[in-house]
Amino acid sequence: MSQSRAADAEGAAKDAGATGKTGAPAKPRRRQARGEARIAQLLKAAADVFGATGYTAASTNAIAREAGVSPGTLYQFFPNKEAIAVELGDHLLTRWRETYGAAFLADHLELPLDRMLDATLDPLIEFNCANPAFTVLMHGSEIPGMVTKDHDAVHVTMLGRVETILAGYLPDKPPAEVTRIATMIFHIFKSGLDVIMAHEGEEREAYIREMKTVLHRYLEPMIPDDTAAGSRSRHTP
Amino acid sequence: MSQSRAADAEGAAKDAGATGKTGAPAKPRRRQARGEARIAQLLKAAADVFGATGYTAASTNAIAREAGVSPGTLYQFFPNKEAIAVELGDHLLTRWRETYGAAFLADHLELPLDRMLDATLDPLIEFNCANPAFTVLMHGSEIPGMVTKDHDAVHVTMLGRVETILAGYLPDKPPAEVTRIATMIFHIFKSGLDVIMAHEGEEREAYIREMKTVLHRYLEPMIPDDTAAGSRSRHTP
Amino acid sequence: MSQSRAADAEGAAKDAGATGKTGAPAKPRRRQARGEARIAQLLKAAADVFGATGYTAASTNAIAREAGVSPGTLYQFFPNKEAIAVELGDHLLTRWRETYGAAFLADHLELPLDRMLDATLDPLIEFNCANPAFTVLMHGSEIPGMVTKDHDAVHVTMLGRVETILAGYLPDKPPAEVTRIATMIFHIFKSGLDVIMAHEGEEREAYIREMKTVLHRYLEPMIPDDTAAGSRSRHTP
Amino acid sequence: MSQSRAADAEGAAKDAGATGKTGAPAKPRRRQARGEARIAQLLKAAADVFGATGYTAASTNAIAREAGVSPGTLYQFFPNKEAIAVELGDHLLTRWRETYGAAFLADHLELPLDRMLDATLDPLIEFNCANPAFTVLMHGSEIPGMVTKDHDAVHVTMLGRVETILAGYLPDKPPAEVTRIATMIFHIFKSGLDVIMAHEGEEREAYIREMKTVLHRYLEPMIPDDTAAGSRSRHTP
DNA sequence: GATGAATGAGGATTCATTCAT
DNA sequence: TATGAATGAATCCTCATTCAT
Repeated sequence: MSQSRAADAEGAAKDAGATGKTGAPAKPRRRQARGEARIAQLLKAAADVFGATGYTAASTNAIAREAGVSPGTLYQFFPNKEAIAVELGDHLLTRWRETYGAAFLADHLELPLDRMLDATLDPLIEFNCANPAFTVLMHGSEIPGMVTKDHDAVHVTMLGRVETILAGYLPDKPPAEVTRIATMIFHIFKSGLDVIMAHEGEEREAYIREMKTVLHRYLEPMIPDDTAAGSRSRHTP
Repeated sequence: MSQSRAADAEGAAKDAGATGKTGAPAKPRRRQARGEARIAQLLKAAADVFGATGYTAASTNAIAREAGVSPGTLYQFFPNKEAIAVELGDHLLTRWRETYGAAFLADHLELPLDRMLDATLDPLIEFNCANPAFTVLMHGSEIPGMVTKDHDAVHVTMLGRVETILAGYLPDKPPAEVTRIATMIFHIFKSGLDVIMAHEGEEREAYIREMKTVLHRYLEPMIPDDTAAGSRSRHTP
Repeated sequence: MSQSRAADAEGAAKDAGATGKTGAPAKPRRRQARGEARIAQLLKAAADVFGATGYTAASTNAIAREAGVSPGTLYQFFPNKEAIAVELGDHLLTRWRETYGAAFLADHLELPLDRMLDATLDPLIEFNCANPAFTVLMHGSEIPGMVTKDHDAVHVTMLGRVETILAGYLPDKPPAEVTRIATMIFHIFKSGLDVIMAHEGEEREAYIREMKTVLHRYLEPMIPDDTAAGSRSRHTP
Repeated sequence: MSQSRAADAEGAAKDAGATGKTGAPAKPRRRQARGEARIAQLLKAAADVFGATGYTAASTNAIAREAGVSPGTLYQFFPNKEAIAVELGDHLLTRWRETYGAAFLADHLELPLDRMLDATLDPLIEFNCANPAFTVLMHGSEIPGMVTKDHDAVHVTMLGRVETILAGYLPDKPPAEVTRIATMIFHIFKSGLDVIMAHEGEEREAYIREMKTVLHRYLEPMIPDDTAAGSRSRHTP
């Protein structure tokens, strides 16, 4: 944040210029084919480096090196380090939607809670294990009291997703409370994910079950009886 | 702890020895007094800087500056940056025990679950709000998949505490499972704490209640009926 | 050598490959040109600083300053201080071989001892006077009892050279003894060089003669009579 | 040299003041008994540290720590780091004279060359092995072209000693030449000593013999026949 | 677009030396 | 005297970012 100065403005200006004709909003800069490839290459490298070392410890030079390009090239596509994280977040989010998300929202609302948790969490866990950078980006900058940062599209989006799903299950809760519950769930999920990813094999599975139990027991008493009657079966013997 | 201030410890021991025989009070360790004050001052500064920026982004120079001393002075008392974190962890842990911990463990085992959660969490939350550095130190080095680091006396200690308390409530669970549950609880607490500290006033209170609800609902079904009969009353209406 | 400029080497290889097919001359590696020049510049600066102050007292910042570049630039080409010494050693060794070394070994074996000493030592002394850093690098890290260090390619190479030549003159000595004699000679040479370089003009010449006398008298009695019959003429009247 | 500033002047002034009454030259400051003990303690520590790490790498704090005193105490007796080396040099030189030197000069002049070398070198080598700091101090500051430094009382004294002995063996050489030969011998001895101290057991003995051979062969042809008739016997078979 | 050289402030740490007690 | 706290410049090295080609 403090470290990106004028370049940001420039980058923004460039975008504005490129998209100015259509009047469409800024995000997807028009880039030539070669540019797209480079960007993919760089985002892949960034994912590896962020995933391996975290955001702060990742150096832009390391990302460029991992991508096999020069630092200058990296900065031709990203105005600064944070922009890489932002774009990587977008990219992973898109990949996530493409991979599992098509029927994500719609279907789950009809499931009983325990099935919904399985249906929601399993692919998400899988995705995070396959893309540790996603986990990294879901966590804000980790400084307590400063939970959200600029590159938290991932954070914001995922939280919104949780909230949306949740709203379907808790139709009679006031929105503020739904938000609060969603926030809790999302944080429980994130930290649970850390534990899960820190283990392997059967231990990992056990922690996955444990996290589902936590969430199930937390949510179940809030859900009106008619909404998914069978949900109580598994986790509350 | 073991690596920091070995010289000081020696010096202290010598002083103690010298004054022990005569029973004379503080005088001859007056030398130490300034040092002791500096250490307190440095730890205070470190707490501020760690709390404000996190461990990694905190620079030793910034800590020294915050303490109003030169970098060299800092290194007269701490061999390196991590030692500062370790010592600060020890210090906060001690302060924590002194402030709330005297009757911490013993009393709580007899409480019903909801009272125990109040008795346990409220002071801990209060302490963390007053000492954000404690929160920072409770979190490991934040890189997912590398949950524990060296300066995690705080992490280790707190986790152990949770486990101990938990064992009292879950006498019939196998140890491995107790560990797993304790791990989950501790992580839920940490991430809940982040949310709590990111809010203020009534919102903060609401999140505190929410976190307690999560934990209560998670734990309650595991506790044998005879242990804390009334515990079900509050959070599961 | 192995640790420095790996990236550069890669880059060079890529360039070479790119231009190799077409047979086109230098153009596409123009990028490298600046870098190559900087490296030469930095090595020159390092030679000056090492030569003036010795390895330990030489600071990387001083070398960068002497080269007229920023510290960062230096570290773009060398991973650390020692690598500078290693590379400088390689460089000087190469220069030495290119300048005097072509016929170095082959020819000398046929010379009588005194001529061989002249032929061997004179250019070496000259080279050292012109490149004091070479002298610095020939000396290990100077702490007695720890004669060899890592950047001692120069040390090792020169000692090997002495040993090889010597073996030709002492065909009937066991290898271990040849090694020992070579070690003695090399150390005598190094310390003689210090004396020589500490003097100038006629005094310097006198010390050069003196060192040759020492070595001649030391070696001559060991050489079989048939090997260099006339060798006794000069220094042992 | 460059690092000691005003303190030197102060120290000098203090000395002058202390000895001003008697008008005697400066060196031996009047020190109380306790002071003498401290100085001995500090010099012992300095010898250990210099011997272990060399002059440059030795830190005054390390010396103080090794002596079990505070840095401030060290600076109460020595104005700066170099003064420690100077005083340690004096001290070792004195110890050397006391141990082996009583009859050092006088007796040796009558010996044949090879016996003289044994008589001279053996104790010196022994002393150096027992006091590596002596070796360290005998070497100047190691930067070629700057052979002598300030703390080289040891260097100067030992060189003078060599020269004196040598003069007895080479009565018909002009003084300048004797000086030159002495310089060569001393440097050969110093570098030979490094090799010797870098080895152990039989290898060390072999190097000792080798060094004596070098010196013997160097000197023997210069000595008038009547001076030490039997000297040729051993090393020139 | 791509390159890689260049920057320079900043990071952790050390050390000779001084000063208040 | 002795202490040990205090200093601050200097050390090696890193990194986000810029610039000339």
